[in-house]
Amino acid sequence: MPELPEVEVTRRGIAGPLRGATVLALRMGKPLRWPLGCEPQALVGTQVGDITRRGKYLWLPLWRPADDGPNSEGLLMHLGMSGSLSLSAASTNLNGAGPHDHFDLLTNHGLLRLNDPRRFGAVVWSAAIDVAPAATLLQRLGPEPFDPSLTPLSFHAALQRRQAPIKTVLLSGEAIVGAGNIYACEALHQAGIHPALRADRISRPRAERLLAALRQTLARALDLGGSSLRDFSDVHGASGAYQSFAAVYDRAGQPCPRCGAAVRRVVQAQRSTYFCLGCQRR
DNA sequence: AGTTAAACCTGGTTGC
DNA sequence: TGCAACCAGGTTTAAC
Repeated sequence: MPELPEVEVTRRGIAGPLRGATVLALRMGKPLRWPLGCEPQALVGTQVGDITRRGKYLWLPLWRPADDGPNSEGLLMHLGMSGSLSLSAASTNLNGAGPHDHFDLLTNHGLLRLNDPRRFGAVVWSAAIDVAPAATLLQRLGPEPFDPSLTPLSFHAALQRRQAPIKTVLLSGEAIVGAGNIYACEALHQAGIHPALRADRISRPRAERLLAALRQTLARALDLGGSSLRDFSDVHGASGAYQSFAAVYDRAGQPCPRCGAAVRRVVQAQRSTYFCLGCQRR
């Protein structure tokens, strides 16, 4: 469900309220993608630090009162395809969990709850962010879209290393993280690039145009609070608004807002790709 | 080595 | 109306 903008919207919603909160209890529901990796009870009494994001992962540091090192243990979280986090006023117990609430973190600042019908999401304990299992998962990620060290030159160089279709390469997160199926389609449309074009056949100027389109698309989605196609909502239950601005995503058969041609749907690497033949060139 | 399928799940929508 | 088939915002793992 969530791509980078939705995850960042989520992070911004919980980071402030949970900073400095003390963990009072944990509850796990049905199994998620991986086991938690520790005894839930062992985290009671820890204190939540600054929640950060890397790609579509969230890192929730948990400090122990006696521990004042530069690094702490914590929970690496992923919302998968259908996950969302909500934060509600602190209750005294963990009652009221629904059938798809699979992780509850009760703190003295509120209850953080992961609802994830499909359970592709994950909550994994790690002794630190730079050791396994957190580091193992994070190390595969490409550069952050808004990292200044990601330049048109380095982006183009990364694309040159791949001969798969550009849409597939964007989803792989190797050249840049954060764009999922919606924003990859939208950015390619904005950049005027055909999704089936081999990544290594993209010229320098077009790579630069694509990087700019990705950044614009992601930034705009962030401003609008993300996309709410079916069930995404921020931590307060509010929906994002981006989806109503999508030019091609989920709009098969409808006219392209730029040229009027009918938007097409094809399948690439088992995922739907939406694009406009009129304005996206090979 | 690099690209593509299979797998993990549930639920909503579409079509016969 | 009932039921099967297909679709969905992701990414690891296994297989060509």
